Amino acid sequence: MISKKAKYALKALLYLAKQHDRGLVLISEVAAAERIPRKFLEAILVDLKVQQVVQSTRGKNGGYTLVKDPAQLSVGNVIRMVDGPLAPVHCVSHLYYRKCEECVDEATCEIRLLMKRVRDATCDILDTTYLADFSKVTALVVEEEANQI
Amino acid sequence: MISKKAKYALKALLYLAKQHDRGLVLISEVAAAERIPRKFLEAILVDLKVQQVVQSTRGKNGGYTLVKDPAQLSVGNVIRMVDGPLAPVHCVSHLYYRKCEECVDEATCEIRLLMKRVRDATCDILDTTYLADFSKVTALVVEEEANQI
DNA sequence: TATTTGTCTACTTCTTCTATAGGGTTTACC
DNA sequence: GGTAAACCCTATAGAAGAAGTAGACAAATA
Repeated sequence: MISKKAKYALKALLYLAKQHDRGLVLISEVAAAERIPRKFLEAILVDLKVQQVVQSTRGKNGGYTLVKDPAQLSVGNVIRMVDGPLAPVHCVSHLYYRKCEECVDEATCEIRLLMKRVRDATCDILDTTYLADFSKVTALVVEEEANQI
Repeated sequence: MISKKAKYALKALLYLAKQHDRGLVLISEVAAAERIPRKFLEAILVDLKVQQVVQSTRGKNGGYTLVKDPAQLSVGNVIRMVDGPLAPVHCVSHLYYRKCEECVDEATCEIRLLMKRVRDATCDILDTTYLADFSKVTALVVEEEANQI
């Protein structure tokens, strides 16, 4: 199960991606549109800012904007930023690898081999799906690129 | 991430499956062999007994034994019994379906469609892998069946 | 300078995870 | 029938994480 925080992060980023051509977007607008508790969203966006996924401007007419290219930011990475590993057990995670304390022999642990397959299947999907792959986002990004010519 | 409880349950059941021809197995033996905290394992086995996966006999020479056929008990089901849904979000779970409170329109929610793919991929693996598919277990079960002729 | 906006710190509340403690009950066997 | 070996049951507890809330602060702009 992914956390609500990760789901909120995804929804917020998708919203920002859709509105990217509009420039800065208010936290409260995102919160209202995606029905995310406002203060909670604030905290999430601060995290994403630290991860250099979004940028913000303070003061009047301030707001948030996406800085990463939606065609390069995968859902898998967003979830990892918020929740940590996608793998079902630490011992098959690439980025968050940790040995199981109770495991007698990792090399022959068949649960591990099975979980590795689950991890790979999950990552195959989430690491190859980018924000831009969501239909409305794609449309807007294409349009935006056309405008930049 | 699956919980330690689910991992312990899996390891314990696999151990019982391996020892199935030996009859009753002590909690303390399983705990020692798989390095599971003994009291914690007791609680897990009680759960699995309620789920009618294992049987127990009290008193001297008592112990636990697997009652489900290892060839019919899938890893997916074991994890569900202990942890609940395999799906990354409730709204794509079959057995534990629940609507997301904040979701504006489930039918068009693209995060949901993506998560459904993750769920399906995960279940494809875990629901088609049975305890008997783990090598040492298979060997013993085959042997046991031969003895029953 | 007033208003709008994000920033920061701290706190809360609830739940789940991961156990541990300790006595109770049942059974086999001498 | 006594005793030791097992599982059974209830309660407790510390740590961590999830999901938010409150409120003062800082910056930008009009």
